[in-house]
Amino acid sequence: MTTTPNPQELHAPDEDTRLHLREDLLAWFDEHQRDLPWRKTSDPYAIWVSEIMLQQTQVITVKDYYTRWMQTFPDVQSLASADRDDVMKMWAGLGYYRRARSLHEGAQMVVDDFDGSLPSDVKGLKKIKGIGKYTAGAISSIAFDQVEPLVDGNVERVFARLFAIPGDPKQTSNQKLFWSIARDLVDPLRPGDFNQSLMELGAVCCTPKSPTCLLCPVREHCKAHALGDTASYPAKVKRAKAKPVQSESLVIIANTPTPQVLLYKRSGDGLLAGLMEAPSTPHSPRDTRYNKSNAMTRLASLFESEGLGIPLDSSVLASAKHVGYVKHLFSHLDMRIHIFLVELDAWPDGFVDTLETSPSWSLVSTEELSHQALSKAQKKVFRSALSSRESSSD
DNA sequence: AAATCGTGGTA
DNA sequence: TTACCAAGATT
Repeated sequence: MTTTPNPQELHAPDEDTRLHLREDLLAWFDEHQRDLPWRKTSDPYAIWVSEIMLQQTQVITVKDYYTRWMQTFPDVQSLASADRDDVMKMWAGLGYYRRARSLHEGAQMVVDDFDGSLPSDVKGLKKIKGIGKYTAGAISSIAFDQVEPLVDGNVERVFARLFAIPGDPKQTSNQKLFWSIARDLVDPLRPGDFNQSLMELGAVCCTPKSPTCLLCPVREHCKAHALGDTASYPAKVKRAKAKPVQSESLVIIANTPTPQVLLYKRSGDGLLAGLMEAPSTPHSPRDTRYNKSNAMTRLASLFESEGLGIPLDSSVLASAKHVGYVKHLFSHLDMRIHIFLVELDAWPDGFVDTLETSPSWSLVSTEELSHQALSKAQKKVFRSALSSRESSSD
């Protein structure tokens, strides 16, 4: 009776290799690490904020958002007591907005249930909204010097190459393997720096395409490099194509002394929840030929009975002009947003009063539009609508 | 446990 | 233009 070799044992680096990898990676990190704002602090809250922002997002994109966030919400208390609208405003444009809602809720949990400071252990950290396995390991090791492993997309790629690990990196067996290797490898004296060195290597050297192996501090340990086949690791996995969908956005501008537009705040916890928009229809499968009269029906239903909860005279909607569309690609949706524009001389009687009773609606001047919590898609919509108005009004 | 959830850069 | 994918979590 033979025992099947445990895949974790197959790839487990021996003690000698582990020591070399640690030493080489840390020396390289000490020499070459990038100068990043969140590396100038040991404040667990600041590390937390940076880790959430960095989820599925590149360093270059995060930098400015992080700096502005820390100026606005310098500590857990200020974030916990902030209005959600202000939180979303600071996050607007970063994407994956549930991260912002979770971070806000997480800050309230820390204040209410954790005495105002983050726990240092992985088990405690994972209880906090928005902190999963990776982020718990990151905060615990980087902010609290706990000897905890971590695996992100970079680490998966680095390990897949170092140990020539075949197959889909996301499949359960490989995930177990990555975490097992990470646990074996993490440096007991400098866990946070070691973990960051793995991710840094993946970000600047062991990149997805054309890695710079000549500059790699651990290439002598790398099986993929020895095989001359870094391109085969990690295995490429096809992802689903974004579905072609369409929706309509209604931009209503009233030329009250200063031009104002009508904004709606999206509710729920789905796509773009908590962000502002020009009132828009839910997305639907994209028509091969765009049917404007169906679109008008969908737009009209936004303002009916339970709809969005404000009255809008049907003659107002009837004056809407279709001024084109914008394209916007989400992870899973290939969206085409048709833009309808209504220009009014003034808001209808009683309209402003009605809006003030509803937290979902607001009027803002076209100049204030840029500091609203708008998604990139909606910024395109407004820019397009406003430009089509300016070019046709003189 | 597969689907959902944004955006920007690169080839 | 299209395809890929980056410091993932949640349900």
